[in-house]
Amino acid sequence: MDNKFVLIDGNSIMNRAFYGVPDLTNKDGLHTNAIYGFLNIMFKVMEEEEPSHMLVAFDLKAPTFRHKMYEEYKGTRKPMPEELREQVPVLKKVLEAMKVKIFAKEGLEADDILGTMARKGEKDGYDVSVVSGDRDLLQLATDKVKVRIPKTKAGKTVVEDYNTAQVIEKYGVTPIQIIDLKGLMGDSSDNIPGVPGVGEKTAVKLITLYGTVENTIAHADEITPKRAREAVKNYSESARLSKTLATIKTDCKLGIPMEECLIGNMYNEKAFELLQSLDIKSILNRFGKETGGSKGIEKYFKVVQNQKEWDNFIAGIGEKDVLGIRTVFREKDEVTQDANGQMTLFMSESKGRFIGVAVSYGAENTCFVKTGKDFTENDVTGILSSCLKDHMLVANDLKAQLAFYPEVEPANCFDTNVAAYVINPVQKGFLEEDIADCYAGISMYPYSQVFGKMNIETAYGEKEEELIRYACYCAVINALSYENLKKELKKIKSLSLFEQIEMPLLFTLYDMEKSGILVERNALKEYGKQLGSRIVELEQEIYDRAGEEFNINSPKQLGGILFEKMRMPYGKKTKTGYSTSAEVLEKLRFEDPIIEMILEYRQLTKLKSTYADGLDSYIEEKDGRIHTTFNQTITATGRLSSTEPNLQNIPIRMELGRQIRKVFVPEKDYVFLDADYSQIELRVLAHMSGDERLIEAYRENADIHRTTASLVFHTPYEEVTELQRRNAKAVNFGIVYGISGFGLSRDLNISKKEAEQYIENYFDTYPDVKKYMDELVETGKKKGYVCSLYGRRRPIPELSSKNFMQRQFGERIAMNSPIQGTAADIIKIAMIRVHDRLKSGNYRSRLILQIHDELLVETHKEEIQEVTEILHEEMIKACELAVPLIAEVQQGNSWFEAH
DNA sequence: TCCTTCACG
DNA sequence: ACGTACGTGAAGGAA
Repeated sequence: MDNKFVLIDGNSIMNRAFYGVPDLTNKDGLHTNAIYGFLNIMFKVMEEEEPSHMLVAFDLKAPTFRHKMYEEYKGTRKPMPEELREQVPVLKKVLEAMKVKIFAKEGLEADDILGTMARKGEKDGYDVSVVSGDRDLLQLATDKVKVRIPKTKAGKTVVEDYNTAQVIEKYGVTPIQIIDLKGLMGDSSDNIPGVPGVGEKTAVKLITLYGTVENTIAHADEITPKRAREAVKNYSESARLSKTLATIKTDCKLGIPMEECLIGNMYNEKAFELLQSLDIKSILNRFGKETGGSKGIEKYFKVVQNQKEWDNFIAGIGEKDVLGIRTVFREKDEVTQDANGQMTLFMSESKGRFIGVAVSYGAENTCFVKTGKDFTENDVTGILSSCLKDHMLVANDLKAQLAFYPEVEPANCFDTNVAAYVINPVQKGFLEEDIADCYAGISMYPYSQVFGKMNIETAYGEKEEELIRYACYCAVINALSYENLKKELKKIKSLSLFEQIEMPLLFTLYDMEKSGILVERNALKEYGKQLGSRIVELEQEIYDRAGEEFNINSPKQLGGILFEKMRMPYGKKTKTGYSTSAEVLEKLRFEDPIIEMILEYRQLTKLKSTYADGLDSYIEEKDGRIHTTFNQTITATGRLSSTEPNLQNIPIRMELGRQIRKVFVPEKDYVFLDADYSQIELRVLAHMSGDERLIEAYRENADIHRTTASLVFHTPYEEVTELQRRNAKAVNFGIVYGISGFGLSRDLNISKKEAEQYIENYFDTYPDVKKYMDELVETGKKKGYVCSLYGRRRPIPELSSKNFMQRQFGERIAMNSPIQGTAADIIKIAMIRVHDRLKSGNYRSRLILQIHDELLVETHKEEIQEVTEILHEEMIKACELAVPLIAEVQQGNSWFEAH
């Protein structure tokens, strides 16, 4: 590629980086996350494009980063956050040092610079790439000009590329017509008025029909429907003006010869020093120099295979050092066949699964301890145990490795996976390779890049050396990130949440997973068989009714049958076709008996595939039990999640589904005790908002939905009807979710107006709840995050989005997260205490499941009384709120009976 | 791999 | 004018 020109929208990419990268600072307290994120994106693009020329455009004054909507809302000018502002000149300096051309000019927007240079480059025969987070730039796309929009998807950066074809595919109009589109529909974030009453749908239709704004106006008389016709006629001037406003200039006089954009020697001394002062080590690695944490560390990795080598290795450990580790073990129990054809299983937790462990106490002191005939698994884990008294064990996803280190306890270990999650629960993935850059200042290749989808065992077999190197990197990263993570936890006041709740919980969860839950396999099989035979019957009836055989599970085929062949009125459409969701089908109930059959078919196939067959495949041969995995670092709010299988969504609402709970049973001589919190989230709301009326209602142990109904509908408590109570219940739920009139109206099947009236009444009734919600949104906007009672943070970048919908989403999150998060904190505390009391009291009973507000304990018959007491007490005393916490304990010989 | 649907709190 | 309740995971089909 000789002539490749990359143009970067400096402000936009920096803004994106600022909100996408966790807070970083150098040792002088200067924030560096936007710089770091910008450079990462720039390098990524450079690697992909290998450009010969590059230019970064900035807005010159840029006092705001398009917080225009926000300004209107606040009625004031909101400057860009100081943490971001201070990074702009620094980034410019860095780019200058790297000899990257940067350009800004009084009176010009970055857009116009990019537009002009893109056209110039194109004319001069370059392949041009324009990198921006702003979709306005899409109008520049041609076959030669590619617009690249980096998106943060689940914590990783993905770049969407647009040439002419991709724009047409996504927006239905050519890139040039994007301007016409905006002329009609406007753009609130850029203060472009457009034509009132014309939204995206209408605009696309009109532009597809007439090509341009001008031609649309010329043919205004032909436009249908009438509403749109009148709008275009009345606002034709606004449309013309809006088009002008939306047009990016491509003919500015900039006086930049292409030679000035040539990429020079980026990796020079000056840039190196500058970056060093910013403490961005992983970027420094690109300079190919020793920086204490660069590629050079590989030469320190060694393999240790006997006691003497280990003694040598560990001799240099300092008093304050921590021990970063990464255990390598086989994922699954291995089944082998001996000479007689007898199948044997490696039964235990650990025996036979352990391969080795990488250990590090600093980049220069890292080894892989390998088991062999001179060094057994017990030897290896023994040497680590002996270090535990003096040194913290730092691992990533310790729960998965805990089986090998029985002497580890919350006080002498640190999980970097959990720590990084507590710091920013919105990100996805906290493995060593995900936190290496941010917290250890090291770059490493992700597992998938070296081993693809290989499992550990295959990787060890086929690429032993690479796997050992990978493990060593992980160990180093764990060792090095410990201080940084801890510092950050302290800084954001989440250290006690981490130390007092999350770390101890890890051990509780480990034991719960290890216990598992017993399943009556035969009963499950029988349940599946019965579903199966009914499904076959239904299938036939549906085919008969439809007049042909088709795949009922395919929404596409089903939609074809119902809405085309059978001509039923379709309600909603999805992106890909007709919606066939239960919600839509419900409304068609009376159109044809086939609907009823399909709904039943759906229900049964779901039960059979996900639950009957699905669960069966997770029953372990060795104990007849299912061992789920509780994920501690998945949800944005602090809740747990359960996978492989998910035991937190076992059916209960429908009777047929509920039956499946009969197959979950306690073992012989045990019963189930199941305890659940009563309305924990509403109680948390009462406490956090401090609303007197709500608190009073709970203190009096009133029926809260009835109370709400009475107040909202101005009806005496005793006279509240069933319907009123039901509606009030929906409002109560809605409040917790961050209410919207539309959502409530849909849930209750009432008009939006009525729903809004309910909400207004609710807030009149509980004024402090309203105040609390407003405060949450406000502090969320100001700080960029909200917190639970125990200091669990949730960043909400959506709150500063210029997209209205996104921002509203952010507001709902701001209202919901502290409540859901606090409830999660509370039950986690209860779990730890219940678990610890059962363990220290040497009970045979054990905690086995958590379902958000419910705990299930497999309880020995002789311990029922005591365990009931423990469960109840620890749950209601887990947290002292302004209102009582209530938990109900039930007993049964299956999960069906106990809940 | 993404989307739709549906199970739970 | 827009398209919305909050938080998850699994299965099956479409691409």
